[in-house]
Amino acid sequence: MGQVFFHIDLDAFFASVEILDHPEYKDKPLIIGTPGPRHVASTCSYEARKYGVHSAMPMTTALRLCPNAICVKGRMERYSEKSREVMGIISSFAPGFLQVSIDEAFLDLTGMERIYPLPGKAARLLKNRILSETGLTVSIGVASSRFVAKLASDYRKPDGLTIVPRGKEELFVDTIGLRKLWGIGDSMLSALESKGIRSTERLRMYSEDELMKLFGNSSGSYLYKVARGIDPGIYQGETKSRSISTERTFYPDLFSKDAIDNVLLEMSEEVMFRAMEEKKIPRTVSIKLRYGDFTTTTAQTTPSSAIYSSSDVYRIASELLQSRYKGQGIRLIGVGLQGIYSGENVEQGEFFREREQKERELEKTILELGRNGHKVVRLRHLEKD
DNA sequence: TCTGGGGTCCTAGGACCC
DNA sequence: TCTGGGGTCCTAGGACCC
Repeated sequence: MGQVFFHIDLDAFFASVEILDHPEYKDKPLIIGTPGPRHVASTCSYEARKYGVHSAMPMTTALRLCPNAICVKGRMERYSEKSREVMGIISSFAPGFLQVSIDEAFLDLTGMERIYPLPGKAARLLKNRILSETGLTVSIGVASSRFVAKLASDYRKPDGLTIVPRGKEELFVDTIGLRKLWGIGDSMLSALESKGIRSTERLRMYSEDELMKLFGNSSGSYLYKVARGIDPGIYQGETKSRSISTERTFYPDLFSKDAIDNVLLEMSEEVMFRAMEEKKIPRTVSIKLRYGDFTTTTAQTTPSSAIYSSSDVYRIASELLQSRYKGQGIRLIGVGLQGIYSGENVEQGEFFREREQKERELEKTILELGRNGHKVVRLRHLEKD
């Protein structure tokens, strides 16, 4: 029979939850976001979209387009709660549940013909169940791969259902066009355009080798596949690396050394607290600086000794900042942790001291070993050559 | 239009190793 | 003696997604 995937996408999720909780917002242009410079719209209702407002649009622009919009600050906890309700329903509907963000998930209905002989009917059933139990509408895409199902759920929104029949994947990709393919943003679009490629049909005239030469191995092979409606395998593998980060934009720019220092400390504590909650230890600390002119720079370091506390993070972040900052106005500061690994049984302060002590001893041992090890390595080298 | 915040993945160059 | 190739780790920057 072949594979069958659903992609389920909540419609204007944050805005829909607000309308659910505040019926007076219904049929009004609603924007989730704070008015003012250096803020952007996080989501908006379909009413607001009629004015040209969309996610990530600067709030000043959004309010110029739609001055009567109601603006509300996002309530992430509430959205997470609602998301859990919906995901619970989806995950119990069929196997192969894969949540990819707060408002999106996949289901794998492969081999479920006995229970759901018609995927379209099953999708309608799921939509109805979600609506009656949570009051929210979703759009569903049904296709032979996750990639095409994802494109399909976006084809008709809100409250949509799009089924791409097996064998029509390429045709479907042509009808939605290059612009809306997942993984092709503005930058890739203009790179393609500079080679005279403005459509998926045109893109298909290139061999995989040619595309790899033009755009690099990874992008080339990606383009080759998506142009044919072949799943490039975005959602297959488990993610290997993880990171925890936070950033803050200031208005006006920050100049005061003290203010910058305070923010850095606060953010160091925040990210390390989050890591500790998950019983995780980072190997790398990074900072990000965006200056008044929007130029952005990052710096990171992976110290040889382990990072166990927020004061470790703060100290390293400060050093990184010193190495970069020359007194310019600062628009944004970010602090991140990378190379996170599981620190089994990580509890609190006492533990850290113990670990640090052990770490020092280990380091000493390695240094001592290193003296002998040096000879060993050289000998081996000589043997080989 | 004056550009958030939280992520993942890729590239390219250098260090270092075998 | 001045020359290879593969692998991995690290850093900085950038594309992309929701």
